[in-house]
Amino acid sequence: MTTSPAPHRAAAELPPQYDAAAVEARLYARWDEAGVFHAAAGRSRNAGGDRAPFTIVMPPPNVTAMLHMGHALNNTVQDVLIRWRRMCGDEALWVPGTDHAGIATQNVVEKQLAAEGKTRVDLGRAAFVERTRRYAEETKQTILGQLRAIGCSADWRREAYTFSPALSRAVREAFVRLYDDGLIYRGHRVIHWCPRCLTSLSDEEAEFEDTAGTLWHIRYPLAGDPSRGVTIATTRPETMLADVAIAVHPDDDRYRELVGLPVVLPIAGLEIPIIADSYVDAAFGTGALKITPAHDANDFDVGTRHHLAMPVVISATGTMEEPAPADGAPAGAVRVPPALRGLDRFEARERIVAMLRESGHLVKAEPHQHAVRHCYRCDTVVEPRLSDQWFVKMEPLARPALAGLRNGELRVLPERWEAVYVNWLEGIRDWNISRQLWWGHRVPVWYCDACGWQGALRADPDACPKCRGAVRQDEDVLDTWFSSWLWPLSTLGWPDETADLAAFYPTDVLVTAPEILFFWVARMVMAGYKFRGKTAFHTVYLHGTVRDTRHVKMSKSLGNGIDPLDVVRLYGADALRWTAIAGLGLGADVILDPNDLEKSFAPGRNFCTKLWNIARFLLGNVGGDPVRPIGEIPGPALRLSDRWILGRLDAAIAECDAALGPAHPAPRWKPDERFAGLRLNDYAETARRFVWNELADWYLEAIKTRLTTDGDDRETARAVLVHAFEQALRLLQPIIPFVTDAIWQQLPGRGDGEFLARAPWPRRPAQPAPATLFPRFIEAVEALRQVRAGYAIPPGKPIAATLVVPDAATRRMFDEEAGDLGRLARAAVTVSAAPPASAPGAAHVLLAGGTELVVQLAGVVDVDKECARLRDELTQLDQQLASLTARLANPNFLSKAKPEVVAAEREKAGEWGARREQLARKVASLCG
RNA sequence: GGGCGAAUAGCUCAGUUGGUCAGAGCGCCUGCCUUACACGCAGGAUGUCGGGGGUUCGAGUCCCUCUUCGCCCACCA
Repeated sequence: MTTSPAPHRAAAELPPQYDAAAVEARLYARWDEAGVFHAAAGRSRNAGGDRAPFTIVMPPPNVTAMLHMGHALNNTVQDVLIRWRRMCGDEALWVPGTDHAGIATQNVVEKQLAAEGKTRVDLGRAAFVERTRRYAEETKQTILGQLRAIGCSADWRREAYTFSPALSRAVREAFVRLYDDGLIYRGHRVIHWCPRCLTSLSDEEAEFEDTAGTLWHIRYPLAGDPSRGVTIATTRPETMLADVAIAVHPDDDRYRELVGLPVVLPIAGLEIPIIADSYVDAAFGTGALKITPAHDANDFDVGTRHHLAMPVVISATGTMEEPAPADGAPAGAVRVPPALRGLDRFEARERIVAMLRESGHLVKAEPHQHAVRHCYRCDTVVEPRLSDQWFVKMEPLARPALAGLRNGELRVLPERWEAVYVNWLEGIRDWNISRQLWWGHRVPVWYCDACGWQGALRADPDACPKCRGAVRQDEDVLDTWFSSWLWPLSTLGWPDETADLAAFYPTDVLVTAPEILFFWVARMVMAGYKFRGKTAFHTVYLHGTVRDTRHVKMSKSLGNGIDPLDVVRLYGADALRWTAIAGLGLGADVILDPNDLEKSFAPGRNFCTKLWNIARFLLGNVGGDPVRPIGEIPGPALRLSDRWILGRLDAAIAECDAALGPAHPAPRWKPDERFAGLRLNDYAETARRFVWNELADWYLEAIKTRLTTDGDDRETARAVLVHAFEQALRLLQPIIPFVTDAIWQQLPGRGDGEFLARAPWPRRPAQPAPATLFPRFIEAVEALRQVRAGYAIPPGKPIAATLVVPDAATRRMFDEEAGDLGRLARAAVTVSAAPPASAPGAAHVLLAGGTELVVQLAGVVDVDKECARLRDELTQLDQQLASLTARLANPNFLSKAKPEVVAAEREKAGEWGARREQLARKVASLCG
């Protein structure tokens, strides 16, 4: 037997600190080259293979956007899930891609042009689109590079783009089918118009913003009797020039007699009627409402009901204009005085208010809080405006999407969002899908001016299918979400019956932020049912938003953002990922401090370093020789700590599995599984606790001696250590893939070309590990350390202790482990069945099961103080025991509490009672 | 106007069905460069679980109410 360490094969030299920068990019390239991220349709069970498919389609970042923390969070979550399922043996496919982001991208390019003193019109449509295409191509590459930098294990061979030829085909197919089904129609109605972007917006794209405005009360005198009149209230007086009526509630007695009479529209001098409509809320303002059908969606409905004219007085660019005469004004009548024409709407508002004040029509102006819609891309106040747009009829599409949620084909986590989803779908309104932009999928509708033919076509026609005359295509493009909503289908090859579509659709989990639940998530579900008859995914996982310490959403424009690449550079991608996952309660926001990256990201970096150092220890002490597989170690060879750590590993695997939860519904979510799983923070914390607080803090310390002494016992310790650490690396790989794989490849027995990224996920042993007495060992060590710290014994000074253990089995354990116990506690420990002779200068600590620790500290421990401490402890115990006894005497508790709770409390009472007796005896004997 | 969420140690947050749930990380205090790790080790302090009321034998955990923040939805001009 030798006593020196025996590294039979030289272990690799590793620096004391993990250098993420030196590892990550190279390792990523090796994964990529080895095809680790690639999924094969043929291996999917749906296509003749033997693996369950697991598919995630990446929410495509906009090509305008550099990666921010929100993307980092979103993609890390997806990557964790994909890597987890890949290890679990699923054919895991993560489809990456980008979104052409119609309006957002066009805005950016227009800004670039503006800086050059040009507009898109100067370039012309074709040149503008080409320029935008080039811009998108560049930024796309940047974004994809950033995703790689944070370790995303997406299948790059399947990279998709919403504006690619393939996906454009899907867009056109979807449009034509809906059109042919009568679900797409051309509507003449009031829509949200952005006067800056010069396009219409969907309801979802016109965001409310609470604004402090003014409510102007304006009196419209009766025609023929200026002494009488009706006063209305409005927040947008500039629209009054397009008024065609005053409406009052039919039951409003104040105005009953006036209904049908004409009033004079101030400034314009036109006569308009007073009408009755139950839409009017008699309680608001004056109870009289001006009706402006062309500039207010509700007024439009009123106008339609009453067959009123609908003059438009605000132009596309937001300036005042005289409506076309055909819009219903009497011949010669003028709505917009020449002085106001061409004025910006807000300037016109001030001017009109001044005019009204001067002419005495302004009754009063009061401050008014109201919600004003703004363009979600440029924040300009949206102008409701009458125009012709394409709409999708949504109600028929919403029905199956609602049913799917209700019958468990689809679930939304966190649970509370399901109600939001349902609520929106139940009240769904038609979707305006046309945009007056140039960057996007052009509406595939053609018109023949010769014969009046109109139709939606899959392929561009040469001529009118009816009369062979010339055709022209609709000028509008489609809402960018019209391509996004097909994403789970189109990225897999739809409308073609591709192998991918068969193998990987429906997809599994959709990971995104709640902000786009309506924009995107619900619409994908609808498209899935409509075009494929199946939900697009079975699980929607909604994570929170990244905010700063004041809970303000991080954004580049606010300057409170964190660049993920800065974090990768300073702390490593693993540290970034660790913070994103470990700090993420289900659905909770992630709060980070942009001014203190250290606080946010050091924990992950430190953890990586910890793993790194465990590996250094392991390689230095275990050596590079192959170790025995854990299954070949005979049971009796396992020492106490071996059995303990294997049990803890078993528990950790079980906890991680439970936290991650069921991955596949079968085939619908059962009630008890529906909201289970995807607790990524629980999973991360469990794995961290195992590797740091159990493996490193205890097991690794416990076996140090064994590793330096050649023989069977060393082999056992080597095998168990390598096994436990290797399994821990597997548990952690999905979260921190770089450091774990880098270490894993150094472990004994690894061959070239092996990757942790495709190692199998840990499985619990068939036989659960039996409980061990190791916790008692830990307790004793901690008690000794506490005595040392409590009496301020210098670390170098030896202390002696006697462990009094009445229980024979426990005593045998301590006898066997006495050496390690003394080493870890830095004390000379004697194990004995009976208490030592009275020791006046000793510290006494009572441990579980009647075990007592007596530490000889003559000259250090004052008997009076020690007695006082013991008496305090006794008093405290008495109090606790009293309340416990009272509870156990309470008939209500005994009859109502669950039996197992009662049993546990009884057991506890027994333990405490015994302990109390022991403590009392100790006080009596020691303190007299 | 309606709905939802949050309020737990100085900071960021865990706490699933009410009964070892008062916790983690960071920070702080004390002592340590103990031959894997000072990005570390050992020990320690800190909370009337936002206020008030209620249900219960028993409540961060359920109900009501108030306060403060945040989010979503909405056709009250």
